[in-house]
Amino acid sequence: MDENQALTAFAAISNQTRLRIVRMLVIIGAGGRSAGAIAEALGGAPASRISFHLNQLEESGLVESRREGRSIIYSAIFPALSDLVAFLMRDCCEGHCAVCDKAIALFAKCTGRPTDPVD
Amino acid sequence: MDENQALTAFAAISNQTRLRIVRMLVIIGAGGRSAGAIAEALGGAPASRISFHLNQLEESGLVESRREGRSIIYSAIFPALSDLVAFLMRDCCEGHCAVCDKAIALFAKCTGRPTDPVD
DNA sequence: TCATTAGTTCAACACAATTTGAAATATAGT
DNA sequence: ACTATATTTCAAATTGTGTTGAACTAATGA
Repeated sequence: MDENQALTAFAAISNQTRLRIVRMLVIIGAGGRSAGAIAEALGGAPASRISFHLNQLEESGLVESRREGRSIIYSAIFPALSDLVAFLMRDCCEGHCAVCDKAIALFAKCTGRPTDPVD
Repeated sequence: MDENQALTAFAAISNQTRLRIVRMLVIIGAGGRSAGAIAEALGGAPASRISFHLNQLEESGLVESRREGRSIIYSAIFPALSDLVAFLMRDCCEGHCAVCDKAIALFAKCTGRPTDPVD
């Protein structure tokens, strides 16, 4: 992931509606969710508004879509999110592993595998 | 870190100038760097422009400043960056550890301690 | 105190992002 | 072919962000 991709991705998730969509899609997983269901889950926002944000997310490379009958199903692109986390950790790891400590603790908790504390 | 803090932080690093400043300050470490030195490192941008971006970063909670003689020294707030990485990893870890794989691999490489692959 | 250096603040402008509702498109069922 | 459903596209209005240079404030040293 280069600087421009990271900038676009950060811009994508710096909007409340879009951040909520991404988090929703990550939790839902590969199956994804239709534009309409996303709009409903977001409190019944106008369709055109959700469509606008879904398009932004798709252009940012964090989300993808497929048509399924009348619906268009959106889902998170996990490798892209993974790259974004890695981008955020990269610099810090070139000298300051302390930036990663909470992330690593979280990972250890999630996998059940203990991880040594950071120096 | 709550949603609003995350949104503000992502907005802060979704601008090229600000992202470069943050990365610079992370690499430099606790000692920090003066506003003027930052402006120079960024190719001699106008002081008022850099001041604007430094102020945005400070308001976002990612950076702090202290006066030292005539200079004002800016430095990264490492716990804030750590929280931001953790925020990005939180959802994914509630179900989809695959999002964290690259980050973990990077961490293993940086610390020299191998980490088991993600399920 | 005066001049110099280091940064910030301000107002004005330009440009980009967001929201809305109405109109258009695509698919499915009758 | 017709109707209903699902979603996108468009234009217009609004709001937010970033840039600039000039004026301002703070600290240092002669």
